[in-house]
Amino acid sequence: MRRRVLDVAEESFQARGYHASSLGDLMAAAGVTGGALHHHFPTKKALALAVITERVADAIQQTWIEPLQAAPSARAGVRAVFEAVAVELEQQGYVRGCPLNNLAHELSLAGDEFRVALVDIFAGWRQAIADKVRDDQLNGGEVGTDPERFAALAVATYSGAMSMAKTSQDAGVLRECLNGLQKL
Amino acid sequence: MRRRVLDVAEESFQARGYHASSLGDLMAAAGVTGGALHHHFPTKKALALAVITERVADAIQQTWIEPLQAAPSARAGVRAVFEAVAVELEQQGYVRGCPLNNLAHELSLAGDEFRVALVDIFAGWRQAIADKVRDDQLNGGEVGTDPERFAALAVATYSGAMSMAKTSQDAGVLRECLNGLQKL
DNA sequence: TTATAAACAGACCGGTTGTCCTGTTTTGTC
DNA sequence: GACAAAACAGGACAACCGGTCTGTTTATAA
Repeated sequence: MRRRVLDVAEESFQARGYHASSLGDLMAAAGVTGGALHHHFPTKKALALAVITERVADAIQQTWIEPLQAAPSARAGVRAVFEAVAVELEQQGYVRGCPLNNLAHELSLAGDEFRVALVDIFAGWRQAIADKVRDDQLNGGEVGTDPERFAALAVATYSGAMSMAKTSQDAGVLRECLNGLQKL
Repeated sequence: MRRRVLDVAEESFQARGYHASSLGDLMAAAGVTGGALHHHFPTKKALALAVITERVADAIQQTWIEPLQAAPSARAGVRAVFEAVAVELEQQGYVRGCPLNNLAHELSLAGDEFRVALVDIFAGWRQAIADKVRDDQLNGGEVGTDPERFAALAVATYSGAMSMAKTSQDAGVLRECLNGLQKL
């Protein structure tokens, strides 16, 4: 039951945003009564916080961090993620954007609890990339690359490219940015 | 009167977002009655569309396109804008994000009229950068640089960096990304 | 079985939202 | 000065929002 609510909320926040998603819509979509929803999530804010810490963080983990760690190098991992996302977006035919960025824009200034939860995910994301660069350096690669700087640039480029892809409803800009990034 | 409403709406959309800004708040802040607002902007959507086409487009023009065109080169222009924005954010002590990206995230999927208006601004932005690169190439510089690719990368990096800066309320990531970008 | 709490149902409420409507005032034009 | 159009005032309204409340059912453990 709690999982059903979280599923629907994650989907709706992604597609419509937090403020545009009413609890009534979520209840109807999840087939849940008001009492049940209120029992698990006393307020709408609590629900959003749960979506962020339980679902958005997991989405970054699965689409970015795990593929990156499994890649032969940081650079190859970044390329693989960009391409995998681009392929996925092209297959489904529409672009809803990065879950983290969507909520970050809407909720970063809507309460410090939101902001802290979001900034933690960004920090973990960047650290995973930086750690991978350091791994490469231990193996003799990536000399002269600042791990933190590379991580920040990769995350920023991905986030910005997803923004444009969402607005233009075209994943092509992801590939364009990836090609520019790989020239570093 | 119309200008007052637009001023307040631009400010509120930037600080709180579209859905979180009620017309009642805007009316109170602008000192405007419901009738006057309805006369100039029949619906809230019309108001947002006016903010996008009249104010957000102008903000990009003034903070990005004009400084870029006045710069000695595309690369120098991009650096100048990043640094100017970073300095401005540090002086004011808080980060509200890029006006275009804020509205793009919230409204890209909320109607094609919004999306088209936003994508036009992105396109003009990228074209101005690409044109500047082509200028450099006519002067013998930037050999081997794809103008469109460089423009997409610059916009994506800026947008993503501003997202992170907004979430962390720290403009430092802007400088970090700029340094990475300039190594290209 | 029984006691105890968690999980869920469903109606209810005050407040707010965006929009609309009927007048009144101002502005521009001949 | 007459008149039409635009600009503005301000109330009214129906729909909806998030949150609360009181019961009922289900699980857990002694």
